[in-house]
Amino acid sequence: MQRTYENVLGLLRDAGLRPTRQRLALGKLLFDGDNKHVTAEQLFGFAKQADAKVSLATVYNTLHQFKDAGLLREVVVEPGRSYFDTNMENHHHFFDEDRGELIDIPVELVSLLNLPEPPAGTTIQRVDIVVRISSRQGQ
Amino acid sequence: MQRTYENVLGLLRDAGLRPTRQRLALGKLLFDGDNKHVTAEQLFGFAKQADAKVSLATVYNTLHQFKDAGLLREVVVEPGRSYFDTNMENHHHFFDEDRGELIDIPVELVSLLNLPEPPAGTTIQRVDIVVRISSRQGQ
DNA sequence: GTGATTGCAAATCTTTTGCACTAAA
DNA sequence: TTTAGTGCAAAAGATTTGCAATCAC
Repeated sequence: MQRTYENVLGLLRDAGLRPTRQRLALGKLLFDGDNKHVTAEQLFGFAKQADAKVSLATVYNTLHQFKDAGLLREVVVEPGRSYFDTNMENHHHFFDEDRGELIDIPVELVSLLNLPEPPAGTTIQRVDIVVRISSRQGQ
Repeated sequence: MQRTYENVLGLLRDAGLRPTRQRLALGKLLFDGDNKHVTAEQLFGFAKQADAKVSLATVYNTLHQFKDAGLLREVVVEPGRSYFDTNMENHHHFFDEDRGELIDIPVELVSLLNLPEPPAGTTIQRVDIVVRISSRQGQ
């Protein structure tokens, strides 16, 4: 089920991305076998902790290259910040509004029926379900 | 069903917002009886067309005051831009990725079953379903 | 070598804020 | 009057871009 290349090198090669030092470092942080949701700023922080020398601009560029190559998916739940999700399977999310944290919901745990037809001339690209949760009471 | 105050003045008064010239102008543009989805920049443009003298900062501030007062709801579907929705009923959205346009989906047209339990200590605030559509082929 | 990639700083875009001015009650 | 609201310009925060230096092949 889960994407587990034994090495990031092969993953980058398969994606047609030149395996540079920076891409390898970021790829190792992202594709370690556990699904992750990171912002650019967070990944930049992780890279620093791991002593990987990568500029913030390169983190942004790399995230988008990974996304375009089909290795990541972008999730927009908050104004002014993007999350990148390493889980490429069809799934949905809880979004914890207090912590700013995403939690995967496997697609099998949700039954979505009876979507209306999309407008003529358009096709459905994706269905995103975001269940907003909070420690606050009520809705 | 639809919120139709005969005048925006009463709507603002009921919301506890002082009916200033700017709020009245923006309120008339927003609450004319048709549901709308606008960005701050768009509303600023409409105000200009209507010869309403309002600054962009005031448009932003007013949108958030209307939101806090329960007159609007914020929808985040694109990185770096917020839409404000005058439809306060429970509903979902198509998002046309080519046009950057939202289309309401009445909640009755969707059956969502079997959501998983939210994590302990949290409650569900809202469930947002965004059906991303495009004139491009496939998904 | 040669073209792709990176880093930095500057630019961009959306949104927020500080503060003197104006207007509603 | 008194206090809330506004406008402007500046600041902030996330993201993108131009370009010379560097790296992968």
